[in-house]
Amino acid sequence: MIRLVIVDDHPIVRGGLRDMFADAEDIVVVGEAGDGAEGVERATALAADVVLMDLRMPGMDGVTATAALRERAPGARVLVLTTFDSESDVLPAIEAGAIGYLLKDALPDELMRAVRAAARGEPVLAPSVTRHLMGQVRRPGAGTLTDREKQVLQLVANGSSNREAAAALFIGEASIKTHLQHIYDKLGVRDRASAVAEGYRRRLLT
Amino acid sequence: MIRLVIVDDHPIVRGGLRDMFADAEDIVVVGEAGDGAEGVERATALAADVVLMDLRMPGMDGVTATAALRERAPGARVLVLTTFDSESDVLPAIEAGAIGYLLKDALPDELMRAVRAAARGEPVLAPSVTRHLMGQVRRPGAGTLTDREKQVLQLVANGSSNREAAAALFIGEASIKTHLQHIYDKLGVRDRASAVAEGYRRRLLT
DNA sequence: CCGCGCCTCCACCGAACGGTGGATACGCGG
DNA sequence: CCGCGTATCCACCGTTCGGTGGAGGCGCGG
Repeated sequence: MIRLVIVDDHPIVRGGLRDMFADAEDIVVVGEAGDGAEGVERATALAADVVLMDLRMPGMDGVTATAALRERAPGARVLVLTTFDSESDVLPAIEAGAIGYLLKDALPDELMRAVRAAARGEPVLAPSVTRHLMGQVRRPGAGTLTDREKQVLQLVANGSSNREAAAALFIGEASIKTHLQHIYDKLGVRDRASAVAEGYRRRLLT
Repeated sequence: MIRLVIVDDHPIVRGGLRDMFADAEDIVVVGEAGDGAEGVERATALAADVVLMDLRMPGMDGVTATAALRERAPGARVLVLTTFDSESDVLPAIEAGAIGYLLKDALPDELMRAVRAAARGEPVLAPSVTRHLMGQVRRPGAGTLTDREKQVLQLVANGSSNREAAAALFIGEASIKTHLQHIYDKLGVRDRASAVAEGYRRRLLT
């Protein structure tokens, strides 16, 4: 019997998942949680075999919770189930130790098979996620901005000139320009406007 | 008895909603659909009182479906239930004739009361949606880019300089600059980078 | 019919940006 | 220990951008 814990901030989604697994003979939903911290507690206390984890949640997010679970309950397999499949969601989740990554438009049947596979320790990826991963190995290092670079890009997106961004970060204007040059290189663009666009497409900006 | 039709492309969400309304004495889920076109058919054929409508769906989207339903089945009240509350989602939905707009993190109890209110013909809005509406009346006309302006903004987001954008649209560089000035005015920004950022936040860009 | 919104175009100017080629300093890991 | 990545800073230069104040044409609706 596979002991499953559901972590998602939407009551509707939790209900739908619970309902779905009610029919399964070999799976029992032993707990639910509405945010990451609660999810880590429940999954640990209830000795979960598989944890269905949403990524975007208030409080502790799914990636942080996944990493925490790898520490606290190494036996629990984390299966990410979320709406988005952008690189900036997929890569951190896998780095954090998720054994699988599915999208919420998955069919009930697929989801069921994925949970069983995860329980056996087999990795499960949605096709589009696989594509993202392949794209990643082709361009190693690219697409990952440093924290500082993300700060600069966010300021630029919010309308700061180089001088204003420099003032905001207590550094020189020249440093802002250098950071921007690195950002352009990594994102494959030539100006701040399309850097901001790429930032949104890769979900680096809010 | 309120006859309810659920339109959402995610099987999981449909299941959760169906499950939720199973307990209600005065509400019966008479049908479901996975996209807008199917939703219009079902709601019309089944004489729905209330239609729970997602906005982002493959094929016909929720806004189009809502407008179609106002034509085909004026008796059916459309209650939008979606994840996003940005102006660019809210305003078209209400213009199209939705009687309510709720977010998917609504509690089951709220959702239940909203369906009953919608059935009575009372409008129902999530609080954050109300805020968007108020912000709209304060700045009438603002926030709506013309088609041409959206084209220009998209080109800028894709890395075009003014000259390149002009070439792409077969107009003069001066016209691009004029369009951009209008865009800055409407979006309340001062440069192309933050115009692109605003474009993504308001979901004008892809 | 006349206004209004939209699209197009023009000139001028200062400020900001992008490109290049450096430099120093720090910490981490092979 | 020394390389590598990160973060900081500098100078120079040409190009682009943003701001301002125009102008004309076109279509739609009051």
